[in-house]
Amino acid sequence: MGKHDDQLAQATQLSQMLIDVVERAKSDFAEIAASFGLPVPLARAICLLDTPAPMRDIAARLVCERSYVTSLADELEQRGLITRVPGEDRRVKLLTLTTAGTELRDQIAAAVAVRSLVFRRLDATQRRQLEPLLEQLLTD
Amino acid sequence: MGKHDDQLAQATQLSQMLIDVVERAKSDFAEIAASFGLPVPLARAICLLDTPAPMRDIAARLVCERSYVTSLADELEQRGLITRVPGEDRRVKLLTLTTAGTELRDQIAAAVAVRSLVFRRLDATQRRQLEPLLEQLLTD
DNA sequence: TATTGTTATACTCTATAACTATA
DNA sequence: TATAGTTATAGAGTATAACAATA
Repeated sequence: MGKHDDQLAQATQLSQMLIDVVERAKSDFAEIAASFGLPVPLARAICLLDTPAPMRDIAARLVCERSYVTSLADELEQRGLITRVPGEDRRVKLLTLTTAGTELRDQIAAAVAVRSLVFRRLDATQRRQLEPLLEQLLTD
Repeated sequence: MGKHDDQLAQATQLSQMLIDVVERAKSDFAEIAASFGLPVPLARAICLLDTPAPMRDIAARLVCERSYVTSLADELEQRGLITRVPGEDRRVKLLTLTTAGTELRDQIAAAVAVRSLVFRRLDATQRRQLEPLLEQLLTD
């Protein structure tokens, strides 16, 4: 096996490790969401609503269709976690956290941060090493 | 904001970057699978079949139920990519790639490796830096 | 005419539970 | 009795297409 193939094999192994890390993170997130009585998609949505946002923007950030955001918003509204606030452009509706929603979102965000692998398994030095590598991986 | 909160915020940001990298990788994999006419779950399964394996083992490696492996195997068999070979223990069936299946798997694996972000965006030095960090994140 | 959100519908992925055939 | 695979069914998550209101 040549040098090129070695590097390919190493890259493949590292990619798999990256996937494993994120799978673990997602499973942690699912546990946290469940502990607050939320399906994962609702928990994901609520985490984006730090500030009120048009449904179209939520769709962009969740990388999903507008129609799906409608159904998420319906569920969140039924649970009393958000309200639909009309925008200045009257086609637009701003999803806005209620008091209960804000409280829940803060609790979820705090739990996610504290339990994150990056926080628990890496020290400050290691996190500083990781950052530029991830930036490199994400450059377009 | 205290030092602890800074570190929490930094960890959260790094976690998000990790997720973004993997989302990108998954989207690349989906594109590759589609270019070979395969739904993602079938492509994932075929990638595990380097060597014939009992369906139970495939379920373990895909982290799914045995019944789902049955349906994946049905699809792969219909497409002529695998056959079910009886094991010595006659309850067991070994999923075994056909010639066409082997060829397809090799092409997919090669495409995934070459297009991986880790391979394309990081040099050998950076990959050596990344590895121990990922190991640290994955230690139990 | 283009865009926002909604509705109705349908699809993909995956699990659960009951079953069979071996062991 | 326990295990491997199968069958039938159901659920979660998400998309597509046609539509109403507004720009």
